[in-house]
Amino acid sequence: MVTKQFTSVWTREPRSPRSSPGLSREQIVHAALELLDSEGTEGLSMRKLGAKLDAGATSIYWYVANKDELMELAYDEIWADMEVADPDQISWRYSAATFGKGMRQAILRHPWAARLIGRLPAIGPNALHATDLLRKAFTQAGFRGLEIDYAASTLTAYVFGMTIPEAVWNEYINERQPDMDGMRQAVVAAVAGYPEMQARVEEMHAHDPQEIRAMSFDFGLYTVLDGLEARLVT
Amino acid sequence: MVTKQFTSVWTREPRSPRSSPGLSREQIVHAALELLDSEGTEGLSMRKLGAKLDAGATSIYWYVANKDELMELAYDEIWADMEVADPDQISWRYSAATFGKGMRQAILRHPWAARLIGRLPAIGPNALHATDLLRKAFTQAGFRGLEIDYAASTLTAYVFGMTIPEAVWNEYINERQPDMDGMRQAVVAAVAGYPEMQARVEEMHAHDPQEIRAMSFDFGLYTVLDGLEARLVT
DNA sequence: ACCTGAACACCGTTCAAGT
DNA sequence: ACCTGAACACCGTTCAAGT
Repeated sequence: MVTKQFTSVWTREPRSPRSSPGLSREQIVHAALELLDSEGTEGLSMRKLGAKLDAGATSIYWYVANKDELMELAYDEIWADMEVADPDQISWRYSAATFGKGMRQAILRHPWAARLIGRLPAIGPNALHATDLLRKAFTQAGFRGLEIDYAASTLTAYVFGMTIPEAVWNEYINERQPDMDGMRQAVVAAVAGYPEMQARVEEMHAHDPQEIRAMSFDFGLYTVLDGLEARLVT
Repeated sequence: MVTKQFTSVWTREPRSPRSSPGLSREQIVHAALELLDSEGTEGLSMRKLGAKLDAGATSIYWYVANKDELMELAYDEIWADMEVADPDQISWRYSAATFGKGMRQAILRHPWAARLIGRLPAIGPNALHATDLLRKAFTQAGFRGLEIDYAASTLTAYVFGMTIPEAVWNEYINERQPDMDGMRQAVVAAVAGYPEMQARVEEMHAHDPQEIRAMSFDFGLYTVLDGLEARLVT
């Protein structure tokens, strides 16, 4: 049973405050984000990133221990790109709702991030700042102690679970441009044994998929908020 | 704009009903599952799978178009490994709760599956059978039309969002055996700027992590169910 | 019809060597 | 202190060739 010394990008000091020459961590992360946003998960490799920076692929390893660390750094940036409402100004319900919607939009804007959600604790500075606000909202609502965490987990779990598939789906559509009619037919065919489901699938195909997803998200969001409210009165 | 013919493992006929010689799809999927369960996501490569089957790595491509398809087949098996309660016998609330807990356990039993959740529509036979039962429960509850889907999505999104990180975490612990104390210290240090959070993290470290997660899951599960119930009366 | 091995075009990462 | 290219140990997949 070999236990390995645990290290994290967030605990180790980055490589000197930058004097002048060559690369920097920010520069690298920034370039990585551009590749990810424009070309998706598969668009980022150490070699491509090196090329984009006019540097050898292995130069990056001076600033970052490995690709996973680089991804952690990139991932945290997502949460800087999320509008949050200060719970001091407004009702906890409104600020929690804004939080959920903002989280969804941030993920949809950076679909590659969907594949990273759920790895090691999201303890980057931007992620911490965001979750701190959510916790404030639930404290204001009346939750205490560990229930603050439970409530926050419930909301974020819902948003993640709802948005991850949506983001992955969008990325798939963009990358592969699949034949949509064929896909719909495939789904209808697969569901053939379940007439109830088949009717529902056809009903969904009659609407704009974007709209359906937005409605579905809001339905669940208010469901979760109602449920949380119920926990408060008892 | 090149739209590619869409195909899926589930729509294409598998390679003949098997006469006698060599490999078969079931055999391959079964071996893949064994590798995944015992060695995790990284334990499965086409070469390793070939070796396990005493065959060339590329023989597999006769039965399956590519690795993604193989993963889809393996992934669907997860939902065969999930206890479901027939909603005809019991209250919708109880059967939905059992469904959620069963889903969580199935994922925790096969943590590698966590990384596959949210890809192309889960339209494998086992997944369909399970979701059909959930839809029955919500129909019995009184939901109608698209709201049946919304309700089902809300519950499954919550379970996925809560369980994916838990499963990935478990896999990480098992594979890398990290130094737990060091990790805790790292988290406490990262959270230094947020005294409220720091207090909560320490409170969590004082309990059994498994227990905390189970309690957290149940809290959210009943929250979602309460929320759904609220949607019914209005 | 089924299986094979060689080959292709990639990966992430290590490391000795350079400035 | 920073950067490099060569090299290692892997990938998934294609394909002409075998039986």
